[in-house]
Amino acid sequence: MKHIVATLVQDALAELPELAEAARKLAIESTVERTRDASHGDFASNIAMRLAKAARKNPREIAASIVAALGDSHEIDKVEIAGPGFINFYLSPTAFHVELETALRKGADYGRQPLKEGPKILLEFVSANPTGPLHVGHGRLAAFGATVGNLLAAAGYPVIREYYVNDAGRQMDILGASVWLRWLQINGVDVPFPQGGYRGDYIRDMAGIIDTVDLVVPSAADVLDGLPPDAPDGDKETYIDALIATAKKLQGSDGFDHIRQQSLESIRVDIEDDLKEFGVTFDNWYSEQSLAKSGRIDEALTVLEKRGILYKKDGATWFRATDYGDEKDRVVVRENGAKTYFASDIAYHFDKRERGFDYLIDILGADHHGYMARVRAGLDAMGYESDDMEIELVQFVILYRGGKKMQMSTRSGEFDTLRQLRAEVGNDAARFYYVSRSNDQHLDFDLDVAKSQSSDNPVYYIQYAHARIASVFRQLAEKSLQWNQSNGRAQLELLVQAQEKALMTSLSRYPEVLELSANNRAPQHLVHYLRDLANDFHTYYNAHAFIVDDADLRDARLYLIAAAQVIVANGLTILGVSAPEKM
RNA sequence: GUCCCGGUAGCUCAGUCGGAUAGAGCACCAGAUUCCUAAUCUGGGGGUCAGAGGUUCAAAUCCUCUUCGGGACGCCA
Repeated sequence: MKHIVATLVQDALAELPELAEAARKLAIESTVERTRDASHGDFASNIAMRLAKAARKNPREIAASIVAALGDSHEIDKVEIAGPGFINFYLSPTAFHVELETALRKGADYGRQPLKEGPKILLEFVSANPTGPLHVGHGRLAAFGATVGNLLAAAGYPVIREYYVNDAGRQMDILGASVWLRWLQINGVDVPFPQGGYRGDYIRDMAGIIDTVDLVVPSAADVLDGLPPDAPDGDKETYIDALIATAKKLQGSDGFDHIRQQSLESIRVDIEDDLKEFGVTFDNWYSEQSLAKSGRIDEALTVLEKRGILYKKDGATWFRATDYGDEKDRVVVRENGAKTYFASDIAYHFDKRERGFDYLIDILGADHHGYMARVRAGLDAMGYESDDMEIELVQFVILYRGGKKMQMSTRSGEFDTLRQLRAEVGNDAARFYYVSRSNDQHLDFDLDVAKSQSSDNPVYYIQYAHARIASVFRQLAEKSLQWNQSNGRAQLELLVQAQEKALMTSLSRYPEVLELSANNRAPQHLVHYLRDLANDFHTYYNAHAFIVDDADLRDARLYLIAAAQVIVANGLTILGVSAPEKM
């Protein structure tokens, strides 16, 4: 709807050469905005003030000449100059009626842009290590990433959602060793569990069900033979590395791999199921192991080597990250020959571009902010513009119950996993609250509010607007009445009540909100918009009956709320929240 | 120490390329409610936008400094 006004201003400017010159660098669309106050009309442009300096004229004078040059439009009722030089536009009812009609005609597609050719976007999110179930912090990454994905898709971008599985490296060996030890314990081998191991119950559960038929259970003495002391007497890292070596020796490298691979795959599948239940799905699950196997890591290192970006020091191979703005150089190959996570990471991002994606978005936990500089450095060094990569950091989540902050450490075990959270508040509320704040803000997640089924709870308030409209149509049927949609369209002029105007105005904002949310990766705009919209609808509902005797008025009112229902449903769908017919 | 994020009403938060009188929900106060769902409604009070300086016709918004809070700074992943 904004473009109606922008186009008008643009055309007027074309008639005014002396202003057009000054306005050349100005995006007209950016001067037009919704008014905060209905007494200022529907849209206002601040273009006169923006041009004042370049045109060397006072703003009100400029505004006057623009207004004089405005063409006639049946979509504009009135134009006024106000304040220091704002041009206020009052749109005609017709303009709003057309918008309602479009919403009903397009239905689920309303607000969506047609698919663009590009840029092709790779959206990577969650990517939690497969060492255990997702916790509540990952839930926010999942909800935020999925919603940003939906927003980008709605904005017409070809977008692929990807989960990078860190299934290589030492963490996986520790996982394998943890499961192995639990398996030993189940088989009656009396060995202590390492301090540095994964202690969750899921490890024991896996140990009980994984396939180990070919493996011979060693004796406790063999396992403990030659192990250094564990913490607190010794170092837990040294201890667990020795334990991994022992496991490989006793079970054979293949035997240990067998346990490790089953364990991580079992966890990965569990994560995938968890996310699927949460309505979060991926196009690709990209394995770090496959990155090594395909030779991408070596390939990337070779490219860097050739470009002279690597050097040796203290037996390790270093990447000159400082040349690319990082604070210090980083190791890519350790003294012991093992490639670091950073090496995989360079290769992974290189691979994303090699697969043909033009624009990369990584959604990471805030604790990863230290990686931003070096991942960019890696891309730059590989010959790709790091400008084509965007990193969105998501801040932490703090759960509250009964007004008190909850402890969420794994050790306390009080409340930890995404599954527990979903079970307690439901998927809809979880998806909603996770994206209700900007990603760069800490999120206080109040379990009591999220669970409450009242209008205090924005999720229910919005969903209820949708259900309430469905209910009105059910009652219409019960009264053996029918909605004549085309008559409703023809009678929209009858909608003159303040609440009707307000609702129409809110509805017409939807495409603009969607665009804003997508461009800024900011689902919270959509969240707040939907709450406002639901409020406008409920206010209307409380002020006026829809199922009235006057058939023309009734059809028109039903037309309006049917459009509202479409938009509430579309918005909720983008957030991954259900739009129920009944509550 | 360096870097990242933040500080807006009693509480939780909007306010996104600077724009007109800084908004919402909760809480609080006063009313209403035989009515399509009480899974309420109407109205009201409440602000040094952390502080100071700067840029601008215009600053919660941009810049600098100060202060407070959270986080990150490994040959871990």
